[in-house]
Amino acid sequence: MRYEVLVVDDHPLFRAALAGAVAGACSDCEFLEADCVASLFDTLEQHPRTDLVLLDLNLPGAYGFCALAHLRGSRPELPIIVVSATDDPRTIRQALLFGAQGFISKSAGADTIGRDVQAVLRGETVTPSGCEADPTSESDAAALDLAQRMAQLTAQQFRVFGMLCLGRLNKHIAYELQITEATVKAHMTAIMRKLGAANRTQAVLLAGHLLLEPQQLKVPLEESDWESGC
Amino acid sequence: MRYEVLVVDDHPLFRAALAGAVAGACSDCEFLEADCVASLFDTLEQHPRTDLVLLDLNLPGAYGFCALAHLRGSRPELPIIVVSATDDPRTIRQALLFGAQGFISKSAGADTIGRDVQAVLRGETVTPSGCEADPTSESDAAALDLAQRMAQLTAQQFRVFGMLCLGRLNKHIAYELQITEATVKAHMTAIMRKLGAANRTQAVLLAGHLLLEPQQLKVPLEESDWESGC
DNA sequence: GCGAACATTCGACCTTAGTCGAAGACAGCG
DNA sequence: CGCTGTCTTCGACTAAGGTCGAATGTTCGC
Repeated sequence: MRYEVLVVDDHPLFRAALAGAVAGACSDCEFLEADCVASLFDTLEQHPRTDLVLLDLNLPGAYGFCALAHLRGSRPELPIIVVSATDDPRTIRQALLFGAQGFISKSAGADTIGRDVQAVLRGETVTPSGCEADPTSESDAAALDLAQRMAQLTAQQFRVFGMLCLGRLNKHIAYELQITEATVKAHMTAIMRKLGAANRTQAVLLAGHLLLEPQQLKVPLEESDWESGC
Repeated sequence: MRYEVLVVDDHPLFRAALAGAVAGACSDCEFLEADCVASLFDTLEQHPRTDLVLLDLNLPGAYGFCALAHLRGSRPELPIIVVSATDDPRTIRQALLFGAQGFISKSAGADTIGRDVQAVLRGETVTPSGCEADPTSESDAAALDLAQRMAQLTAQQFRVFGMLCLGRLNKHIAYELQITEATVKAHMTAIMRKLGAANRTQAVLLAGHLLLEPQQLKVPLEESDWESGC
């Protein structure tokens, strides 16, 4: 059985090292590479039969967790292993909560990586001990809810969203995507509806809160608390 | 010598515990309390001779580091000790980089807290080992630059900024501050100038990046890289 | 007291953002 | 084939955002 593995990281050297570690444990692997969120989805479109994605969380072009959530939404059956330099329990738990089948720390050795990749390719889910998600906890539930909202975005909407998270104007986004500003605005409206934000600023805040302490996840989505003060 | 110590935390119980720990080591302390960023600055205005601030980083009303930076800017001579539940080296280093004279983990014991507070009241700066800031490193320099920009904001501008970081409309901000929308817009222009942002979305992104991995601190402030892609 | 610098306030004016309705493209399904 | 639903696209219209210039008040030092 021949596997197609997509390695996503912005450092070419680390991509090679990662592929090498996987090749050592699984001789029958073909490797694809991507260095940003855009090329990740491009490559997946050209190679629809990819068996596994190794996804770095700190990618240029979009917040890592947003990419993970959207990838999970557009390809529910495709296994994802998150690779990250930050490997605290909260990050790991959140990655698994967002639908990753495994988590590899960037400081892990080749043997660990190979073993985990093999396990995920067999259909298992690798959960580091002490990092089980707890959907009954309030913060985990909020994160999960946000992930599901993010997963609802269509491909084009996600591209727009990525540029929104860079602080771009609608005009710039339209220019880069080769469409009219009116179209960008339409996408923006759809994005804000799906994420539950009242304007683009709140949408950006929601994305930012994916990476922060769970307690800061509370964002006033309804126009209820004008008087909230502090 | 009688000291006035302002304890800022949103949990009343923890405020009391903190004050108790300090009182154990320093018998001649008077305590003031604040539960949010707004009351922090209100209290300071009413008690200009405060000798020390114990500041929690996870405050409602504004991102913790923003409050720290602004407090440092408006009261350069006032010692600040940051109190935080997250006590990884990066957070500690950043707090000291932003001008805090000390850092206390929320899991620290009363004796440690008392000792550090006494030291800071004597005029010393308490730096946990392994957390020295390195202004020559690129990420530290970027954080420091951002802190200095934040410190330039006036009191009113900082209030506006705080509500901006909650995703509020100019109209809402005007209502809460009892001023015209035109005035809010003027403040907003000044804020964006000082922070180096082209619009409110980028301003929010800058604030968010204060709390993230340093590598994500790079935000395209100039309108140079339209073609950047990924 | 006087002038300089600055914070705060605001109105007029233009730009950007966001909504609504609608049209074409494309898939799956009976 | 024809129907339905969704994605993508767009123009016209309204709302919000942002700039400029200016007036007022305050705090300095001279």
